[in-house]
Amino acid sequence: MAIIAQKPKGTLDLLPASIHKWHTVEQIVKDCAQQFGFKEIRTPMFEDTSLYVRSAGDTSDVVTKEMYTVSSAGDATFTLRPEGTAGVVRAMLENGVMNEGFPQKVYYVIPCFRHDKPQAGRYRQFHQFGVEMFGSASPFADADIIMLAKSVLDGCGLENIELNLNSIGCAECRKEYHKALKEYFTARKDELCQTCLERLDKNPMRLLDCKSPICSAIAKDAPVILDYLCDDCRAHFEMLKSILDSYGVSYKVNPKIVRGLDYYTRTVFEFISNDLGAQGTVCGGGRYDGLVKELGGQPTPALGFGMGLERLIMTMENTGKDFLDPKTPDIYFAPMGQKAQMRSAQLCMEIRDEGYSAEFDVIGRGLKPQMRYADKIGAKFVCVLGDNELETSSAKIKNMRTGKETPTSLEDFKNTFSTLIIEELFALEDVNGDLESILNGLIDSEE
RNA sequence: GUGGGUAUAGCGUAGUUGGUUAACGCGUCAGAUUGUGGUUCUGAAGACCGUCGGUUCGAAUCCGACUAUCCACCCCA
Repeated sequence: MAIIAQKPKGTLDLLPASIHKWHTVEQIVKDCAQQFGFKEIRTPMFEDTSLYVRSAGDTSDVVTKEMYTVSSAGDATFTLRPEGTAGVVRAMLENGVMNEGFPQKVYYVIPCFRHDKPQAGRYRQFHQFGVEMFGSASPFADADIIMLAKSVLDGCGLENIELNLNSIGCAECRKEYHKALKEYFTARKDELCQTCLERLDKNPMRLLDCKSPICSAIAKDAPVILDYLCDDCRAHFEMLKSILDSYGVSYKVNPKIVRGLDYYTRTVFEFISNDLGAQGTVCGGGRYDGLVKELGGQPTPALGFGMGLERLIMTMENTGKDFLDPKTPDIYFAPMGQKAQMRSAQLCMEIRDEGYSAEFDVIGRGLKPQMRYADKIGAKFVCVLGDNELETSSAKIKNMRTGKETPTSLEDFKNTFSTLIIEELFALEDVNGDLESILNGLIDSEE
């Protein structure tokens, strides 16, 4: 059998057997965002190409070589969104949400597209959890954003993660800094690599990021942005640090964090995992006070972050973290014969109407295979219906964990089952509780 | 865009210096005195050994190209 096509390079099929991992992180992410007062926003998966060129910056890697751009029949060219911020800002402006008072706080869980070469933790279609906050210039907003990211990472049980923090100043202090950088690097022009030479004029801060041994050796002694911050930016950064200190959050001031998107100002940060490969950045974000104006709105302070869900899940897998258990059916109906199948299907529908999850045989298998199937899918109860039951208008409801069978009449089926399932759900909690206390006891005695 | 590794049933693997029916585990399906799962036992289905071409009497095994995938650079989530 030859399949007609393969999935596009750098994409992932998320199969039923592991989809609960995604549900787990999506749940955590939404709970945390809502806990911090953020509301979901959904915007198109593609936007006018100029939006991304304008926001990310025409020298950024994203714009210069990673965009999926398609031309439509008309005259506009569209681009599959490479990141979430630009589209959100556009939507907030276009719908006048910025006029409805500040702060505005939104979050999203979205697929993004970037034409990179795939490798560990890097895909051409990947998923981002992101948040944006508009209208606050206060460092408390910066801290809140960082704390939200941290609470997601904590919620996922991740420990070996470091918060890297930096300030890249505002347009004013960056002007000074760029000048200093240009002077510094121009003095060593002959030693720089080709790409760095090109960057030198347009965006000298990118040179700090270069991994080539020679460039990075030169960059090591380059001027540091933190020494060039204007008074306001310096005060902002100091305040942010003391807020984080007061929360008891540890962080590392890392002058090398500069971010690849041009719109960032002042605060930039990354959460870097040590349990991933080379793509260790699980979350990256910062402040972008100039972007709203750049996209045609009133000057508005803003900030946010993006978090890579693939990387998040991968880190959890690598460190053996728990995911939510997949849901199992409350009851499985095992009919024997055609009459019984009709009645089983009816019962099954009635049980579903009560709000329980229920299945019945749709293959026409014998009883034994059905029991095996019921066990495999983790059904909590099984009801076998055959000629005997139909004649006497009765049924037995079997608890698959204890093996106990409870007789009932078909008329009373719903009531009997409701009682049984509620008892069972309590019992399951007790069992889990017991297991936990047993495990704790074991751990204690070992210590 | 630049490097390096890998490619054998749904999944994970074995396959000896090229030699004839390509092996094993998991999974799937079916049975073990005929209306009851989890353990065990038995059996079955399932692979043109990534694709194309070359060397050879003979290729899963050697060579080449292509494709996919993984890892690293780069960049970022």
